[in-house]
Amino acid sequence: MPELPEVETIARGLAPELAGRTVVAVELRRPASVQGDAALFRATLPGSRIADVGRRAKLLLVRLDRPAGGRTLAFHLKMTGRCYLPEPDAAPGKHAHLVFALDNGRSLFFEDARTFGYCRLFGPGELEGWDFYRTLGPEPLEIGAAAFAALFAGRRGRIKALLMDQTVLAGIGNIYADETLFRAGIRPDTPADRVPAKKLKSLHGHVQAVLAEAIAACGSSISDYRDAHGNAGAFQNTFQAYGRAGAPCVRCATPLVAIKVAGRTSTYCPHCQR
DNA sequence: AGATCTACCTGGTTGC
DNA sequence: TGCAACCAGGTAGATC
Repeated sequence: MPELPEVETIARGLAPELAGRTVVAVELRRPASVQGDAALFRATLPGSRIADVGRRAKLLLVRLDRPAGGRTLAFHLKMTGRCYLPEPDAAPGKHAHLVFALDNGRSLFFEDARTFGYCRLFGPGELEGWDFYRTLGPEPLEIGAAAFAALFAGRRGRIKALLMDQTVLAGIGNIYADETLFRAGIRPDTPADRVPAKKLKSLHGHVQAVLAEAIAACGSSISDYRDAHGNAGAFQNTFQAYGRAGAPCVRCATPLVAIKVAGRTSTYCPHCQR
């Protein structure tokens, strides 16, 4: 499930390979994976030169500087999306919905088994006006402790729901919500305004630490996630909470418990997280 | 407005 | 063995 660290890993892997390259052809093997005007997509992309590759929240952003400056190709990978450079001459598989041919003979594949993900082309200035993009919360790696705590002030929603709310804080999903709440010792169903200031400060530190560690480990691969070259990440090997229901807490050996918060399975230690 | 719930989608797993 | 039921989860949209 590509969350912030996975998308960041993909962007960092793609950037040196794609920057300066020109798209020579685009194949829409599943047109529904393109949001917006598919005809414009087909007409505009061939001949477009890629300026750089970046990330905002869980969006992978491929910025184009030609034909017209400021166009951006945005990918949302949702659950099972992959965006990578296959080995030369690799045939696109069943779930390769979009294929971008490049001027060096290589290709960029967009694959997505469960088809939740999408790719969308924005004209100059349009990305910033897109409702989803415009309402994104701050980047967790760029926010200070005081501003982080202020995000939750006076909010009665459960802390985990807010942590995963992209308009509150951008980039965190189920995996990193469970991991950071475990490290901070906060039960996922605690109303946000009842989390003590000290624990919010701790949560801020753990959010930044966990995300940085996960990026250093090239992300977490549960089943589908792959990086820019099709390789798995390694952070799943260090999970302390996510997916460990029934297993002993790494701190106190109490069996971890799974509950539903905001419709998501949430695993926590009933002894360490209060 | 804020909080909460459900639909969307399909491959993999579980259970009868 | 075969197949139905269930689960994964980010977001849009509806409801309270």
